[in-house]
Amino acid sequence: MRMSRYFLPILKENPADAQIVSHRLMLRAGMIKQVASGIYSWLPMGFKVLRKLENIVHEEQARAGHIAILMPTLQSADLWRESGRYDGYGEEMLRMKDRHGRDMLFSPTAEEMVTDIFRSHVSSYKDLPLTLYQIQWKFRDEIRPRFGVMRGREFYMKDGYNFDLTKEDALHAYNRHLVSYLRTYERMGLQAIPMRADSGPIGGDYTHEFLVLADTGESEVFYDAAVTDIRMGERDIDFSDKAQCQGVLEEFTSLYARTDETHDEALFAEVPKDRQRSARGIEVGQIFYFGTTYSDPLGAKVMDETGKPVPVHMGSHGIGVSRLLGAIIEASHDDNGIIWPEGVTPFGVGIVNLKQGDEEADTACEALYKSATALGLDPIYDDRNERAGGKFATMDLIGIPWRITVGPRGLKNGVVELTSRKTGVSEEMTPELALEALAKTYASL
RNA sequence: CGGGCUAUAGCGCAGUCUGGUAGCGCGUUCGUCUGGGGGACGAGAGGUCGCAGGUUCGAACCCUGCUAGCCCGACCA
Repeated sequence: MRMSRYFLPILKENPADAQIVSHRLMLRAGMIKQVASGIYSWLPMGFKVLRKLENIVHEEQARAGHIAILMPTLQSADLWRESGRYDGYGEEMLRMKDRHGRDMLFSPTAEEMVTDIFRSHVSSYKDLPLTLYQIQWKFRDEIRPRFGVMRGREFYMKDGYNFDLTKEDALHAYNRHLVSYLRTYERMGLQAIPMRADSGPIGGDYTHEFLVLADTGESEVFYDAAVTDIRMGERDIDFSDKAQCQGVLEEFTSLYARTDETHDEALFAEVPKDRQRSARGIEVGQIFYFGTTYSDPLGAKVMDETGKPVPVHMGSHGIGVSRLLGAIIEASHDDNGIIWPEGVTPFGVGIVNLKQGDEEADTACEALYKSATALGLDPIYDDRNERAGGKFATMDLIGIPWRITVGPRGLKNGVVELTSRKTGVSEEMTPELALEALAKTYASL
């Protein structure tokens, strides 16, 4: 992408309404525009990152054997009356009537709808296990939205639902989700710690929240410092292997890690003193097992081996995809702007032409841009007639992890400069070597 | 919903107390110079002062009502 042809409305000054760094940087980097309280338009670069996150979620869900569907945002109230939640959900649910006066709502979650799909089409234990998920816009009419996309009213969320014959199978689905979520967050360059959580209005016996540690987090968390050393890394996972998935769960959840909702001072005291930590965290996902809470009232049953209808065991599992943008920026930025992890960056490399109009520099940049594009590096080329300082500031603000700087001075010696956004370290090398190094870096993700 | 605050050019703000031709910085357009960390100079464009009503010869400014947004709290992916 040539910056001169892109739509990137960056701001030099801080918007007055943005209180926290991720919100401020998303506005300054021209990623979002507020439409109403807690509701945002996604401008090209914000939308691009959102799509990247979404793709990672889809890939990891597919790997775990989960199947994507798409359900409507506007739903009839009927199903919600059947489950008993229409009256129970309260003011957070945005309600409306259609032209015939029928009660409608903007879906805040989709247990009812997915259970209805299930009961309409599945009737045998032979069709289990089944996990259906979607990535779709949700709406919760929060009393007080804040922090930009971190706490919007409209938000983009992956919500998945497992259907299993037995509690044991459903708990395997729970573990499978935990493993796939850990992989998902790591690919996004995030450390999200599974913490025992409160099951809240959805109910259920088993639930973990995934928290990214950040000073601006909404939840207070308590944990054993040793949990932050655990990584999924490169290990091979067989998602159908119950023992392996259970093993990962135990590995990641046996150390103390809880949010304030479930914090237990007595248990926390057993953690070695020098490893006791309290901090703040941003919740970026949650998994639940809730058994037959919805299958019972909605009549979602299958025939078991004996021909007897039994309600299915279910769980639901969410990742706040739009919120993740905020979480990633909270976890990865400096005074100059965003620092995108390579797995989610909107562009792989920024090319800065220091002297637009200089024949040699222009030619070198064009060639670099062409090669980088051919290598799949998805470059953004700052070809505007700006001064060097402005171009550097822009690249830093929008957080591209690598920058290739091209100027007449270096070109005299046949070199360009490759700079890491994260470390600020620069190295001079030929354009070919710079591209080779970047291709290698991105191939290893 | 309770408490606090704001609304003036695309963004950030002054002007309101004390009514009298709507300003500044950034951005933006054109030109010249400049060219390795948001450069300089010159010339422009751009505003129903959130909305409605009232007071007044005259309202961004005073009065009343409304709307929207922000912060703290209860609530939440």
